[in-house]
Amino acid sequence: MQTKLSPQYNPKEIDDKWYRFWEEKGFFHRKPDTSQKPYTIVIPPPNVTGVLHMGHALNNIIQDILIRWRRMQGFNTLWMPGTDHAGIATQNVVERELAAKHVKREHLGRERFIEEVWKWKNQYGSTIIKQLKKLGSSCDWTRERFTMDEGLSSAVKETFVRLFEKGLVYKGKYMINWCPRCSTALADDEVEHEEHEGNLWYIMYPFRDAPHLYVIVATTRPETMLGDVAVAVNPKDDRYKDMIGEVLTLPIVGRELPIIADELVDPTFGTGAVKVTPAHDPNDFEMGKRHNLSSVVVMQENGVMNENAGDYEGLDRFECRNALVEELKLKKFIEKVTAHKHSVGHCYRCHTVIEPYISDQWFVKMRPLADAAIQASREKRVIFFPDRWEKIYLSWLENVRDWCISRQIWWGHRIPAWYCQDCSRITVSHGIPAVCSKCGSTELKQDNDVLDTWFSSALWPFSTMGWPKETPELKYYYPTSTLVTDRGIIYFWVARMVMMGLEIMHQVPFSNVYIHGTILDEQGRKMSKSLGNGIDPLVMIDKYGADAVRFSIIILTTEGQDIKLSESKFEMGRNFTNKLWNAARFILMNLQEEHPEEIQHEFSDYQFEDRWILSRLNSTIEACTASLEQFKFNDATMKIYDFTWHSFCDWYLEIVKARLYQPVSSKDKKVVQTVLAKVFNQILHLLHPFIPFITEELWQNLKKVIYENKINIQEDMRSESLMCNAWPTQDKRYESQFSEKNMAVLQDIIRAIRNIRSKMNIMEKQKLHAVISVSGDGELDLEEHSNLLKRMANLEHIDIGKDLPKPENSASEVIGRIDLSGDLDISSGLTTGGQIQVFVPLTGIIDQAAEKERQLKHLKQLEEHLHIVQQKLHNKNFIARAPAHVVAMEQNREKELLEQIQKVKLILSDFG
RNA sequence: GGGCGAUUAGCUCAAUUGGCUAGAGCACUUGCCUUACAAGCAAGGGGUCAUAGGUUCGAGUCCUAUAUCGCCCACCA
Repeated sequence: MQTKLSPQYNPKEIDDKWYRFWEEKGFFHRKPDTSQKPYTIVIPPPNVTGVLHMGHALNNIIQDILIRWRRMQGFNTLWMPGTDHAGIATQNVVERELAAKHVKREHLGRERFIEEVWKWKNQYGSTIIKQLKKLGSSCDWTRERFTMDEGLSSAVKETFVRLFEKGLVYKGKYMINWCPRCSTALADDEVEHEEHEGNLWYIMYPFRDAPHLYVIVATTRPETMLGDVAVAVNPKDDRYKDMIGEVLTLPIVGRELPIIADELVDPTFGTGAVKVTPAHDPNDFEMGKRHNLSSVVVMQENGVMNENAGDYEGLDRFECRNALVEELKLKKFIEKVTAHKHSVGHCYRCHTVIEPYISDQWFVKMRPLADAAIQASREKRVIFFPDRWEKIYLSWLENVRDWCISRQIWWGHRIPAWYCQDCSRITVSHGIPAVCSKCGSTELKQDNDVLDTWFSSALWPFSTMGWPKETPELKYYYPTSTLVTDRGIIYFWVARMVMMGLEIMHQVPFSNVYIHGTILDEQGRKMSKSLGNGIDPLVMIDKYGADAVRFSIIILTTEGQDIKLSESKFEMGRNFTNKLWNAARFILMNLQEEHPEEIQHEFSDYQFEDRWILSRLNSTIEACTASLEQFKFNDATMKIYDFTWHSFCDWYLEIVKARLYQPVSSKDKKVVQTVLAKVFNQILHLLHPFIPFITEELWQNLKKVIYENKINIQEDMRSESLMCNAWPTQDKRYESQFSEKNMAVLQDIIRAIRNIRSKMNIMEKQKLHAVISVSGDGELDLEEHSNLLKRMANLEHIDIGKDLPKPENSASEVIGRIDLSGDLDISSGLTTGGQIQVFVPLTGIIDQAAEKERQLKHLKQLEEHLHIVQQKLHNKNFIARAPAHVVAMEQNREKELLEQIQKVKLILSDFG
């Protein structure tokens, strides 16, 4: 008897083979078919510059599980893959590469630089795609998209034009977040705030007409004082009330600054007087508008001080700060400096300190879009898992400000707006306009800016399906089913997709949003390049196999919680896949016959353990499916794990070995083979979404062996691949409370004997004699199971009877077999009564002291338990107010415990 | 300043929504190379569920504080 499975499980030999098979056969690809229900996921497109990290791995494992599971359930699935052009990030990468060759982007010019980026994209852009394939991701690669490809560009332009025409996109001079290094505007949420130990400088601003008197203002950014145009106080602040309208002199610069009153000023902060710099602070910008103040820009785009900074022109903003403070100190304008903790904005791409800056930018008017999204949430058209994210998402939508979408970089979707050189009218158009829409001039110049990367990402769920064209895909697969992503991009991406989906498609882009946790290192820190604490999923795949990585990650994934990961975690997955492999070897070996023949049998030919395992399988199918419905991935995984390892391998396989090795009849052997094949087949189905490679390999082997050996498991095995087969459904015929409860009793008896063996230091090999005494009115026919008991407890012979006496010199154990569930089914063969006593006569070997100790310990446990139970029962309120079944359960338990205690005491009395 | 999450065995995490003696995996102890598997088998030990109050017949689970850690948001000049 030989199987084709090698004795050692080696994922390297199977993973790539099956992935190629699936892809070549086109199993990932489906076409719209209105006779089937669609299930769609769009991938969160990783950056083209990306390299697979653990976060990607988790994200894509979850999506693959959902897609494979739904595909098996018979849905017409689409997992839409692709990558994001990641404007700033990609531009930075290519710029760095050019810098290594001493080439600057500016020297190349816009067109040639973009050519370089495309070259880079074509060369390296598929790296992460290849890595996703290594994981087993069953995306429909024939539909792979890129946010800069032609179709998506068309979607971007069309959206921009539509929003502009509706007045939802506008251009204007506002204060935005400026990254001096990237030399571009950023959206509010692209700014990362960090706590910073800074200083608060208290600077004296003298009165113009009384230079010996002054007002002190406090600032964290003294260099901006060069752009001050006023000093503001709260109108209700008694200290300053009378000074409103007076004029101060700006130290060093000499500019005259009126004292103005503004509600915004917080009298409790600093001195209660604030310098007003409309060109360099968002609050001051608003204040400037309110009070009609001019603004003085003192800095260039690159963070270097300009001509308005006087002597400081040409200095970097932070050098200027230091130098200016020195001068102020020297000239005695600094009253004091205090340490001050405050948060400072940084560019999310390059981490440079952000500068508030006034410039001409494009914005999306968010209020109407956000209101529609809020409405959709309230109507449960978008549901978050876990639901706590909905509140966070909603509060963002409620407070959202207009979205700055223009970026002063080259790599991205160029804004489809043209400026007339004659009348300066803006023409916004999908195609290149021939003439100015106002004056008819042909002198048109396109806007230099590109759109925020997230603008195109926001369209992803429909742009990837062909919009603005009315494709069959769009019609069938949109809206999508589930979005799987990280909490980090709820605002960036999820919210914007909802808004754009509603605005453009008039439908939410997805009905469920599953937010998974973040992968952290062993110490609970984020994995990052700079800390060097990352675990490379590809290295882990190489070492443990993709399935082990998937299994280990997913068994740790509890709803939305972060995952502390260390390499040792992958051992669980490896051990499990290895166990599965070995179980398969055992099964396949034992299914093979030299002269296979078909033997008819019926359910009535099934033995007790066959019915038991089928019943357990049935409940596992039910529980696992239910868990997946609720996105409880670890729950589902644990259930199959426990069933496979601890029910199927530990018990069923061990029990049936006898029937395989010394068959009582060829029919019974066939029965065992059939059940083995049937259950294992279902296990492979249940496990397939989680560990696709090994299950496919084992299933292909199983299928062949089943066919060759004429085993009829009454399941459809015709598919070419396990991934195309049907997800198991429960079968009520196999549900058997009777066998599950009785098996639990048998397991207790076996464990009791094994425990005695272990405690008495008796070798496993040594066969024993056991006396099993049943008391009470139970109807469990132990005699029927004596072979099972003998085999599993390694007994020479076994005596079973009612109320048998304890043999001399025997170790014993009392086992309760009460049904505590409260909903007793008398016909199940298990009634409320009685215990089972197990005696193992050990003349000559028994260690009396050890045995006495065992009994005393057991007695103590029972008494402690009884105490807890009686405490409840002695409480009148418990009897009166707890539900009847709970009271009944406790009463049964009390009775049971009392009887057990009595039995143990009796045994103990032998020891004197 | 506001919000959210976490706190359960030595470690990493569960606990069906308030009801069996709180469960796994790893680690630990003891015995086994038993013809699928030592990446394994068998039998064990190990928990004041962060703290303090409260609600309830009953609390790991609900409420109120407190502590520690982490994350997010904010116009902290």
